[in-house]
Amino acid sequence: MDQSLDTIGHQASVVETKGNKTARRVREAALRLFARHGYAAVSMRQIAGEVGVQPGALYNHFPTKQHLLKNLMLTHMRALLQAWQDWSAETQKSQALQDPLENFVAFHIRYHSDRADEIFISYMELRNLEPDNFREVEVIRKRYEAILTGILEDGARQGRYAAADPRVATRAIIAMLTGIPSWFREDGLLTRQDIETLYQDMVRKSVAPDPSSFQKGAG
Amino acid sequence: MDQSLDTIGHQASVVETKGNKTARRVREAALRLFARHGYAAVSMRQIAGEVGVQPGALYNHFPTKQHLLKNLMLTHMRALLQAWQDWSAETQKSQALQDPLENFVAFHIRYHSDRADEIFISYMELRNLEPDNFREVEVIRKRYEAILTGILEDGARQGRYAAADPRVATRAIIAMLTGIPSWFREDGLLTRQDIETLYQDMVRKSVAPDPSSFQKGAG
DNA sequence: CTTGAAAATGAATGATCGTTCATTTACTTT
DNA sequence: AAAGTAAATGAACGATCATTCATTTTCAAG
Repeated sequence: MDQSLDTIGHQASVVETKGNKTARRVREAALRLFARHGYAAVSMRQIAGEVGVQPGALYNHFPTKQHLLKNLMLTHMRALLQAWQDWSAETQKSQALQDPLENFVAFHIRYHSDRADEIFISYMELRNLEPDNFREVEVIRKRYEAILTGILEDGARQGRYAAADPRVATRAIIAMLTGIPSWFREDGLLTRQDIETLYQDMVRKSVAPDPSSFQKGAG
Repeated sequence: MDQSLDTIGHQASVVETKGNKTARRVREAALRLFARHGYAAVSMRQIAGEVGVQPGALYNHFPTKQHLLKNLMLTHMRALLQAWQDWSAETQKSQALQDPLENFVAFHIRYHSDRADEIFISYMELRNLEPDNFREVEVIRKRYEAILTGILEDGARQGRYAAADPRVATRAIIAMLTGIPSWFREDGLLTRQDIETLYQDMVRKSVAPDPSSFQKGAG
């Protein structure tokens, strides 16, 4: 079932064959162009032009333009989930020490800091996915959001956080974080570390127990 | 200079002429279609079909598709700024009593609550604006953001808030709020009032003075 | 009712779209 | 080196795109 994500290349090899190299370059060009101009505004001819091949050559690697978009989005979302698994496993030892929410924010920001195009596409081009593909991506996206919701719910039980509605808070936080790459510039005044600290503070405080409502209890 | 925003109709009348009516219906159809499928994915034929006229008829009201997009975005952004002026004037009497930040959040959410398509387009279709049009819209967008930044800066001076970086906080907050219409459903579990309260809480707390960092001072 | 302008039609323009395919080229395997 | 397969070419397909325009229809003002 997973092969719908794959390219058409049938060769399983460790080295990068000519075809695999082109497929990779097509993905890179499409990613950049889709992020910059939007899926519908980019033609297969533009992508081919960036790669330096004729338009027909693209179809040796991706059956349709829609497959190409789906490939980019699914690859990103799956890699994102996997990266969280790895990050979680790595930080598990010290997790008792670090705040889980700040940990999540740090992961999200760092992972996306050099993947601006990927995150941009994955949230902006959802409406250009055909229904079946949309559902497929949406499943993974919700799985990622569920991680954050779980952190908020766990924290609520422990009294660390007090998000009145963890699922709304999840959306609010992810929207905050997702917007970062749209304005962050590497050569700006703020470093990545600055951003990370600023957002950790804002996120943590946004779901902090409200000092003015102690009478409500921790729910 | 402003007339670039106008339709082509030359008739200045109080009643809605036939032409004005069509122009309005074109704007409504384009707004809905652009929001749903994206500017580049929507054809003038689709818009004409929604309105119930032939494609050529659209050009009696808007010189190009690009003008139509620019018209929708500029109209929304200008109306947004004007609505804030009005809201500010109205709430000025009680403004000393209400928290300015919560006031802004309430305004933003309420104004956009039945304008999901407008806000969606104004933030998603920026990249489909030709450079000159982009700059024109961007000016107004920054003016709106400056309102929130000003509120945060004033609040910081008074010790009410402590946004470490008001401009970053502005982007974070607007990103949070802008994301609401993408998931809010009128028939869901949460009412508009629920959303308003939830977001007021999160926003206010996100820039609240940090109890654990009193030694830093208010900056 | 007449008149003139605004609006809509219906057909056409050239351009560009995603995709196909027979053929040629490049590369891997024997 | 020969054979076989993967990849790329170059040209073409029909469809659709935004836009134009001569003509007809609709409408408001005199």
